[in-house]
Amino acid sequence: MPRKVTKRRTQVQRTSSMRMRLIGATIESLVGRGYAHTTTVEVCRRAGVTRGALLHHFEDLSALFEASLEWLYDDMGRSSAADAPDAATTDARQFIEQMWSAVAREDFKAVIEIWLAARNDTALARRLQAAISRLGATVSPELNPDIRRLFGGGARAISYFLLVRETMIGMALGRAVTPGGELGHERRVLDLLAALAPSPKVSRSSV
Amino acid sequence: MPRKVTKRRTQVQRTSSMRMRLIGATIESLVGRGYAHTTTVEVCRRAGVTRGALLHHFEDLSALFEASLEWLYDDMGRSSAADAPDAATTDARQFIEQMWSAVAREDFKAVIEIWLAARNDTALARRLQAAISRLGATVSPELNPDIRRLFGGGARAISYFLLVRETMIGMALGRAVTPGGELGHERRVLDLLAALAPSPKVSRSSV
DNA sequence: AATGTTACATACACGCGTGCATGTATTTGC
DNA sequence: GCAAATACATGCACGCGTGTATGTAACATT
Repeated sequence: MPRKVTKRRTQVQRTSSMRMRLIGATIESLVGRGYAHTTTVEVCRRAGVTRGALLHHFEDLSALFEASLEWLYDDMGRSSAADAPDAATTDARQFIEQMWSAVAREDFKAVIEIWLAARNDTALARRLQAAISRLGATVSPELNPDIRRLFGGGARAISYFLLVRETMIGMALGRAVTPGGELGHERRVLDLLAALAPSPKVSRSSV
Repeated sequence: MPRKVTKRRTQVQRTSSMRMRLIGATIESLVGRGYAHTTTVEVCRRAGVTRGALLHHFEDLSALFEASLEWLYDDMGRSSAADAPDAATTDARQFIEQMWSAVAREDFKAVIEIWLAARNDTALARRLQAAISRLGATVSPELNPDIRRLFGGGARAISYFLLVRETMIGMALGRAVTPGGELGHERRVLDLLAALAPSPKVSRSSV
């Protein structure tokens, strides 16, 4: 009889797959039960492993949250990129849709949970500071030149981008606190936002 | 020597002041430490009373959260009303500012914490359902006729209001997760929002 | 193939929060 | 003023989560 395929795995394979299982279970738990209920016991129950495994790969819960946040950040980037078959985004409107697709997924509730938790726990905040500010930098018109390229660098353009960003966050929070998902008004707001874009068809940089 | 002024208080005085102390301590704790750390012990420590007092006035923590949310809701209404010296709000722009003043205060983090907590705890959600939906109704263009009166009942007007609402929530979350308060970009977004209002000077209902 | 190292599992002790079951002052009604 | 009710305070038992210490199996190195 053939040997089990899952056997004879190398150490790095075991480590990376175990870490992914734990990160996945953490995100699931954050989405389903929130930060407070996302304990080592709960995560391990979902992952189907013992606490020993978790404590072996992550020195404590905060390390697991950090890894989960990093993974979420990377995966949001991946799903946004999947939206744009072209190499680079060229249109502000497209950028908005990508941003929305990154934020509308239910995983984003995990991000919000972690944000709040970091705000409420100084030690956790210190640990997550780098990851969080990295995330913040990508949606900052000052720090992300792509935003100025797509939206324009003028005062009005930047204000418009900020409006877009805050609206996204607002709708994301709405999804996070609403069990059903699919709020209905979101598409309307998104469309209005697109319609309000300053100089939508003018492709030359007039600033 | 004169008797202490705080003595000889009637039962209803004691009850109402004690309940307010506990509600205040709860909100403080929610703002400062978040939902997870807002325990009966923590609340009583802040209020300077024992757990016996809390359990006497509220059957459990969820009852305290319900009372706190109700109070926050009422107080947000009060602070909004304080913004408008006139009896009723007559201007959409003014309405926006009032909405912002209600949402920009740091207490609103307590509301967000409770929302998330209710989403994460079915039992708490059941208990808070009435209060939460009451809050939601006041910012729903379908359920609150005042909104249609101020913004207009047309599709575009309603979409605009929804945009305003989601933006408020987004900025409120930003304040909730940012220690310092005062984000700086908020006024820019608010001003842009006001500038984007459809038919700002037309006071007759054209719908 | 033997030995060191890594990947997990198990078990114990501790702190913390909760609910309940009392106890003791105040008020209130008569 | 006296009994009943109310407003609190105190103490105990329990569950749950954490950190650590220790064990065992799987892999790597030579």
